Amino acid sequence: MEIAGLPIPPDLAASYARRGITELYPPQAACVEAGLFSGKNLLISIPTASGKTLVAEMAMHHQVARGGKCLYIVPLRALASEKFQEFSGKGLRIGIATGDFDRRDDYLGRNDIIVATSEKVDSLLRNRTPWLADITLLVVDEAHLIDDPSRGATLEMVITKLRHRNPDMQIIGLSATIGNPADLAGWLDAELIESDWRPVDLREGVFFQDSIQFADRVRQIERKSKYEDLDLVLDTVAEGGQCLVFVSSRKNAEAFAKRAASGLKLANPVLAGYADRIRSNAATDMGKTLAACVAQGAAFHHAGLSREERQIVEAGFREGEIKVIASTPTLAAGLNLPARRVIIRDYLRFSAGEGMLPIPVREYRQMAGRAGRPHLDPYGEAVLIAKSEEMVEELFDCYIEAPAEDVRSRCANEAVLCTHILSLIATGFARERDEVLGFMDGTFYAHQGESQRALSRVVHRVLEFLREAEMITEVGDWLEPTEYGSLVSRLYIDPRSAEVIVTAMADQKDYTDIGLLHLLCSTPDMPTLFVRRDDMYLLDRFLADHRDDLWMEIPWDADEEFDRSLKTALLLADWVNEIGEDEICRRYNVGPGDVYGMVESVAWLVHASRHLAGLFAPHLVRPIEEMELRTKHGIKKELLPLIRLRGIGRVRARRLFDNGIDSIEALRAAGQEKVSRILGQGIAAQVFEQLDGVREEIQEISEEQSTLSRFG
DNA sequence: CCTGTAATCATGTAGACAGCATGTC
DNA sequence: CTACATGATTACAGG
Repeated sequence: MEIAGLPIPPDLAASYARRGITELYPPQAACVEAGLFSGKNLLISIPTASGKTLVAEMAMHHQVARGGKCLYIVPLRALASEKFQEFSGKGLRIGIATGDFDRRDDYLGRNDIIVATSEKVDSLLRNRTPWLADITLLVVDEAHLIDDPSRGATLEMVITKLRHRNPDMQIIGLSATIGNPADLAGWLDAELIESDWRPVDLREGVFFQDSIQFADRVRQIERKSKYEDLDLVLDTVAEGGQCLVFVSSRKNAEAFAKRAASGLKLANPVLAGYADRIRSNAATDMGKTLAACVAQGAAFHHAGLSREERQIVEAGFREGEIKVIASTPTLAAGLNLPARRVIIRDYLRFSAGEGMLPIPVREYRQMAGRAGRPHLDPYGEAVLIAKSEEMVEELFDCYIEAPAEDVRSRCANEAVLCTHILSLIATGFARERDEVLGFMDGTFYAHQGESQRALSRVVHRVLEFLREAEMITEVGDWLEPTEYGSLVSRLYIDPRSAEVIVTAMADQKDYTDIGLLHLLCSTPDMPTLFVRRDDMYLLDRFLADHRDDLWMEIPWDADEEFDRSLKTALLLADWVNEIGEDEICRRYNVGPGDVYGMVESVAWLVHASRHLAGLFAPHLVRPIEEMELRTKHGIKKELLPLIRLRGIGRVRARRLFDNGIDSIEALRAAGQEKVSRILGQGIAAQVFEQLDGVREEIQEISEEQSTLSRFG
């Protein structure tokens, strides 16, 4: 099917033509035939990288041309910015809405297409964002994630809410191949487009001893080392391709990258440049290891990497300089980073309480789908590694030829339902018990015909919890949010977290940093660190000296959960006491990316607890407010006055303080010349420019006060 | 007595969304 | 309940 004949704006068609796209792939053509441009709902269940985004993009441009507005929901922030860039520069106004990166909400509504994470959309719904009512086309990327145990319910509720509000809205679901696509399509009243067509030939096989067995052929691999995974990589590189190796743990990723580095032994100025950039920014052991690997053309990738390190690794691979990345599942679900050969080395993964479990077929497909770069590779290869003769067949049966798992609703989970039912009541979606149940009737859960009784039991239990927590009141059948309840809903924290925080604050007399941090680390919203055996010394030593500083009682049989929250709190306490990042990484055995993630999470919870304190413990608002700034910047209390200035962060503020400048007044007294010596001329000029502004501000305030006092 | 190395044992294990209001080195 | 690589500890031979 020719693009030229489609009802899309000429600008868009032209931008496709420039990229050499003039004709649709067969599954894309099927979407058009199924009613893409006549407002039909579609569920497109086709493999990764076979042009789903293009279908959605054409539909969005078509909608906007007719005065519509589109919302594109993605599961990850990284994906949001990837899509944002992809959609930009093609004639429409594109907005992006995620927690960390945000065009202001009121401006957001002026865009034609808004890209957002599901949680952000949920939050926008909770805050009654008006423009959501104008959405005429909803695109749900990775719609199969409705099955995700922790975040699936949010996606399901967001879709249900949006449909409830905009019944005429067109919906396009983009999904990986799943076992029961008709089920999902039925719920969405959508036409199902199913296909396993791919733009690049994908060969899936199993490696054993010295050859890869494919369904229809065998490929010999030269054995150069005693490591089969390494030989598979060297084979691809020798052929001019790149490799992605999926492993089960961070340690495995790092170990394999080291092995690959010494096997490849590449060296060139570009790689040396990457390595230098990584080295100069990272004092951690992990960073040094990464730099050493990258210098030789190999890298590892996991959530412990800092943003910068990640970015360098991804870019280096895209440029073709880095030949192999050993990765944990970070890369499987995240960015689009294809390689000629994908090696799924570990198909067992540890899962808490259950030991080693085989990864789901869907995840295998997700990883295998990364094989083969369109237009660049002649074909893609996905390779599993068998450890014995029998495993070869088993891997074929369990992965390559296995049907993908069914998608199931995750709505019946009491814990996740708590937050969503509260938000239904807080935003007026439901005002009575029956309305809550009626709303739930529109969910995928109900569509799947799961037991209604089970659902209604859970709903009643949840309402009971919310009522006892005084987040809602119930008069007759009438449900009403309390001020507390509606605050919790808007803050977007788990009601159970709010309860933990409020209970502890209510009978609290003295504020301590560690008390607050530990409290927040004990909430279900906070990810906590794994406690190793030799961490116990650290924890015990802390408890010996500071047990009275904790807000929460120490259980007499301190369990693992307690240890985890305490260890995490200690890390964060170090962060706000300006312990260096590398020292923190060493002390707690984490990477810079982990520190960043935990700081981000706790900063959000500190913010929420400040609002909760406003309601229940006013005397704590002030100290919590300080802690909010301190967590955000990673500074001691003494730097608070300086941090307010633009251009001054934790490092520069510390440098000023150590030179005897501890406040705005001191800064002014020191004079621009002295500050120039400390910070350099440019920054100093910028700072002093602001000081003039501050002076005016202060004058204004004092004038205002004098006017007031005249009346008082 | 010290050192290097092989055998043995204990240990630890993936990822990442949200508020708010603008700017780090 | 499941696996397995890593790092620590111990055992032991050789210098």
